[in-house]
Amino acid sequence: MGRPKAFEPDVAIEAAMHTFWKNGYDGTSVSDLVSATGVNRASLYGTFGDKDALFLACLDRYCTDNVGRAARELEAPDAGKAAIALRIERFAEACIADPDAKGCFLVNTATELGDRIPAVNARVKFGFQRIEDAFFRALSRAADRGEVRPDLDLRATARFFVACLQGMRVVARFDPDANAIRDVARTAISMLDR
Amino acid sequence: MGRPKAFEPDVAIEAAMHTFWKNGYDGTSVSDLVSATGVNRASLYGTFGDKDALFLACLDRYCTDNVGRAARELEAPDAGKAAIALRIERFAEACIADPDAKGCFLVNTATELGDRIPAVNARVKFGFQRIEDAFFRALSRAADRGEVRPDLDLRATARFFVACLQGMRVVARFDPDANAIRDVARTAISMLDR
DNA sequence: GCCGTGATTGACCGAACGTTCCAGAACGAG
DNA sequence: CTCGTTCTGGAACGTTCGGTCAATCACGGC
Repeated sequence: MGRPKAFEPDVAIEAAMHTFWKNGYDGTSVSDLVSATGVNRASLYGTFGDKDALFLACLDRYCTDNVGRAARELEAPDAGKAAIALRIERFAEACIADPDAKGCFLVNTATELGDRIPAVNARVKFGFQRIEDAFFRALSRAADRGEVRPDLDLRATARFFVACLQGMRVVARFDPDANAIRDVARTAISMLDR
Repeated sequence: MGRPKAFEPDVAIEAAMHTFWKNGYDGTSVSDLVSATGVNRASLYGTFGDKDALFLACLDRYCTDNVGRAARELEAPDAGKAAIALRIERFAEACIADPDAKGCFLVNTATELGDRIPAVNARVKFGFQRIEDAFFRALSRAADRGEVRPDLDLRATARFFVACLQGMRVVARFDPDANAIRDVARTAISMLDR
């Protein structure tokens, strides 16, 4: 009972996420969030708690959506070398296609906040670990099938790929040159050849 | 004539730079800068202009010092494959050794501000371009000497190395695990083998 | 139709922000 | 010593920040 909400919390989180994603934590004021979501200040506080809590909810949404989709791709039962290459290429194209050049929400958050807010740091770590593990599994499958050099250090390579994606997102954030990003992607993928 | 400054502007910039570097642009208040530099508010404004101008001065300092040192290493007349590997290893160790886990000032700035402040974006671009070109020159020398595969795309590889360094700095910013960073460095260097 | 419950609204709070101002202090020139 | 100039210290400026409040409104249960 009681008056029903005039907005969909899921939709509001989505809008808030894109605002935080583009402008960062400190760069986004509560007033910005009110404009972006169309939800009144007090309603925002009543539904999500304070600014920190809303930010965490946005991080969670990003992890389940964007990070989750990437991880699931790499965790498909038949995902091997080709899936890894495809994932990196898709990532590059996503970087290029974003008109706002937002980069990666997790990367932006990690570099802006460091470990200033422990709960934030934990989620960032978790998100990247998820991707690293997904790469590791796909690499293991590729190794089992003999698609890569037998002496390849799988864990190191998984970490390497995660770092490459992060680097690509950084580049995408300040330099809109599509060739630069594709160069990085292509070179990273070539790591698996021969 | 007139009363002499009670502080050394260079020293103040150095202190301000480390504060911006660790806490970001929005995360650093003018009061923080007053504490960090030991210079009074009005003197800070009188000497450097406003907060933006001081931030730009800090970026310039970072480019001439940190970025410049790295670029000069790669631009030494005899710098080839070994110099590239050494540079990446040194970079990794620098990431690991920083107790504040500040990451890279340029990376932090790029991801925090995007192109919110055009003059900032220009400096970030310039700094990364400087490193990319230095890598390119060293790669060219390595190619001339036959130290790398003849079919290597030198420009793409230079961009790739820059992205790897950026990725390492991101990792270093949220995860203090030295092995993860060394894994990335080692794998990136292996790109030049065979 | 009335009541309890919970959402909405816009005004409002103290604190912190970047910036400015002014009185006083420390120098060189005359 | 006195004057002009520049730097220093701290109070103060208006604005914006994150967060709260009481009044109002919309619904289900009785």
